[in-house]
Amino acid sequence: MSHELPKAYDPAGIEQRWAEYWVKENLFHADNHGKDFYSILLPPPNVTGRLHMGHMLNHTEMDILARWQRMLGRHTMWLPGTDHAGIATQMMVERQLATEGVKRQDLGREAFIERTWQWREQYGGYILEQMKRLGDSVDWSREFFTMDEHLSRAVREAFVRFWEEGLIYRGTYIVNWCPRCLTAISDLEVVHEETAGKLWEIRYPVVGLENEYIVVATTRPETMLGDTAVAVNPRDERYTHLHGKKLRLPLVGREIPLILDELAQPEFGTGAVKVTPAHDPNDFEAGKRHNLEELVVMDETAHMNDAAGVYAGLDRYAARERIVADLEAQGALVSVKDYQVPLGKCDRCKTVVEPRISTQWFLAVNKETNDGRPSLARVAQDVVLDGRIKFTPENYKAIYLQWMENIHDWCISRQLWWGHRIPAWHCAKCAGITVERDDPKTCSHCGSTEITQDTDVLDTWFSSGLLPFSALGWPEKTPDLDSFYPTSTLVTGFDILFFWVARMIMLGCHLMDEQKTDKRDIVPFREVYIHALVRDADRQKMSKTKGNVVDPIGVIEKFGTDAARFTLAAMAAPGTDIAFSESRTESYRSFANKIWNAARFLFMNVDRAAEQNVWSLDEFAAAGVASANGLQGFAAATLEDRWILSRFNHVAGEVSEALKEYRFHEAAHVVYHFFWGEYCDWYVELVKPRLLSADREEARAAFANVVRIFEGALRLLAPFMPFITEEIWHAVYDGHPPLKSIALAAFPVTDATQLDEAAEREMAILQDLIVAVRNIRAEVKVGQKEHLPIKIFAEADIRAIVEANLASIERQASVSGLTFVTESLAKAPYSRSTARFEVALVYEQKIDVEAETLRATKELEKLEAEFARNSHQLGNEGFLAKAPAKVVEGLKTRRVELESLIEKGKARLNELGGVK
RNA sequence: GGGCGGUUAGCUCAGUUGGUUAGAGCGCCUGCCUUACAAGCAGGAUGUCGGGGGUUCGAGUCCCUCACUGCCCA
Repeated sequence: MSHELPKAYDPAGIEQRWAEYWVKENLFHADNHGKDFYSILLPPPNVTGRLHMGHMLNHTEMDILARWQRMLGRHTMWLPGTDHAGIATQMMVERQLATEGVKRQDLGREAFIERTWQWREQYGGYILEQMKRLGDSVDWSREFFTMDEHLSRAVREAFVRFWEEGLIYRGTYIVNWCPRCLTAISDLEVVHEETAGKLWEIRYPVVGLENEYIVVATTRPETMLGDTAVAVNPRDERYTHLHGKKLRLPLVGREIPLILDELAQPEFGTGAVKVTPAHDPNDFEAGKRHNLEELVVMDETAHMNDAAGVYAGLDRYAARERIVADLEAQGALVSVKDYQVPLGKCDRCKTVVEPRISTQWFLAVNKETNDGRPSLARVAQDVVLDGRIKFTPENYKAIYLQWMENIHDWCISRQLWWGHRIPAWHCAKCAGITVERDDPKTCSHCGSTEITQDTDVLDTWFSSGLLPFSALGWPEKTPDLDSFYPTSTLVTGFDILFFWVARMIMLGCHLMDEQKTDKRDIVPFREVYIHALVRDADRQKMSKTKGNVVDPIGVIEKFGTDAARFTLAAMAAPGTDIAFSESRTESYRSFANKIWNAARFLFMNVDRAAEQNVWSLDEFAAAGVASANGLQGFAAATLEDRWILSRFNHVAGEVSEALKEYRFHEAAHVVYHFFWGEYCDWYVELVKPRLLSADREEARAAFANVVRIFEGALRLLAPFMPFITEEIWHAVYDGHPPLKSIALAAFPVTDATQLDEAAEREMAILQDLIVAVRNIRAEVKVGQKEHLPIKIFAEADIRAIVEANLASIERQASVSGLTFVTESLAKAPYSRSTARFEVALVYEQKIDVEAETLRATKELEKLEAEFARNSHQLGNEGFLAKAPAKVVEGLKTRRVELESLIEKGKARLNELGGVK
């Protein structure tokens, strides 16, 4: 970076360059030797993915943590990769094929998979390129894809182990079936929505009793073809006389039993429900209890099958219409009511899910292993209960535990082609199942060679649940696994808490158990930070249908990556959704511009100083790498020096404290305020005259300080705004920095010896005084160029501070001369009174009595209100007896101040009245 | 139906274990192109902390209740 800087910061000009530099230099490659590791697993985006605001937030937070930890000197490894995303990717390729008029079945499995790999090669890296734009400090040398060979081996190993332990089983159950994707999906992949529907009441005649019937209510009349019973509650006395009877199914004529089951709730409707075991999960359970036939009346595409008789071939909704019409025609329909129907839809394609009986693979989560190890869910609860895994915000702990408490077996098979194929072979001879680590040639039960591999693939989350260790080399015992497992922190959204977080915990604790002798280390991560949802500026959830989706790349192009990142960080209070607004981003672009211009100012002065042989950056660079400890080499000569050094050390501590607890917004705010509100607004303004000083030594000292603190501030800012700080940092070292990147420099930590409470106190008085004078001047509308004298009334200690900083006061407050007076200025025109000083402007114009009276009255009212509260508390025996001494003392001190301020205020008002 | 959260300035939100004068950004008002920055500088105004009740010497913060609102699970 040349010292000839454009007036306004232009992120586009520098971000691309540094993003490439970081990758090219392999800057974030982590060494797996040594100790003190910090690792984060990136929640792998889908290969089909495009960066959205949620990613940007998620990545910004991880990058801040990673950069901060790296700068703190830990071996930091942020592991990137992508997920093969079974259904989503298969859908993309099928869509592509459709444009060519081809179905995947036409291609056949092999060719389709080949085609999907091609698709992935071509488009699958898109989101990774977008990540580079965000400046993500990931270790690209370790990038993974969930279908990589070594990760596929891990999936197979995990499957085989669970099989051997008796935790994986195959069975026929009712599952959530997507008739469009033609696959089973897990409970979690079903989204429930209340939809306007109907409730039909249908009359089922009782066999053998004329004019006796039972009315059942249903939202899905088409399933009645598969009814194999009607249930009433055993306690329901309305039906006691019918116990043991049979009913005749309308339209079909089949006789079905009346069963007694808790499934039927007497309070709901007629208290009688139809039971369709093959098409409803609750009915399925009831069917098992009563040994009912499971009559399937639909095929896999949700069309009625041959068992549906005359309705065969109809789509489920067409069948519904016909059946309702037929029922009505036969007089079996009692009523139709509008009704809110809870509908389950496929998370991927939004097709209404059809519960379907099919044979699937399951992972038992509540079962002990064959050799007696506790269940997956048990351990997954224990590690959270005993604190081996910590959640932030804490309330997710309860949510997680409650879910884990009620968890069901996990359906892990999917009827897809793209994914990890289940390593199980079926024998045509003996029907036995062979599950092995290497592809078997013969049946392990009967030795037959007539075996074929199961056609299902595994749920994508099964493989991503293994990532914290599989991506580090498991099942091998690798150095990476040794050093980086458990990972330190998982940063993710609550939407995949159960999908992914919970499953990583179950799988990780179980499979890593044997590798870790210290059982605290079996967990996949020690901490989980659940971040918020990014909404639009009106707090609406972003969605394509609403058209309110903000494109992060668009934001980056408009405001720069640093500004976009800083916005998200500054708004990322744990547990609170982010209402993303451009106006906020704009203000953080201004912040970047502020940093940029502070640099311009410094370089402008430094270049001048170098020309005049006063001071040059070489002298700064010669000191080498800055240490983490405070600001070594900073020589505090003046009040502002002592103050800014102290502030810097305070702020350094505050930033790390905030980040430790994932309080990104607080950390961001602290550095923002330090840089702009303290360093730029006060320190730089106060130090300016010294930079121009004719006293060479004074100038040299000032330069050394102002550059040193600037460099320190850049290091504080670097995790939040990596691009602009990198650019300027290199320039501070005149293009020859002691390290390849600011990202490798030390993050500042507090040096307690550099804290200076007295300086902070004194500086506050100086600031109060300057602001008071500016305030008076603003009210009388004197321009900044017009310098005026002031008078001050104060105690000796305050006078000493004023005297020591006379030049600063004159410059900052446009003061042309200062005299101390021995009498109160409380009544003086153009005056301000504080607890520590009274100051008055020497100004000859006539005062605006009305405006001044208004202002003084308001001020007095405020003081009196506070005084009333103060007196009330101090007059309270209970308060004096029980409140901490510090609080009581504080109030007493304040009381004295208030008394004096109120007296001054009254005097002032009297005086004003007199003038009038 | 079960569970969890929210309600603080015009807007979007902070406010850690209860403690002295409740903060920020944007917006608003006034004055300034003061050679780092008008994406800026200086100054200013703005709150019955959703309603009600309780605990406490003391409540934005803890408890109860009501209202409105959001989310998750079934």
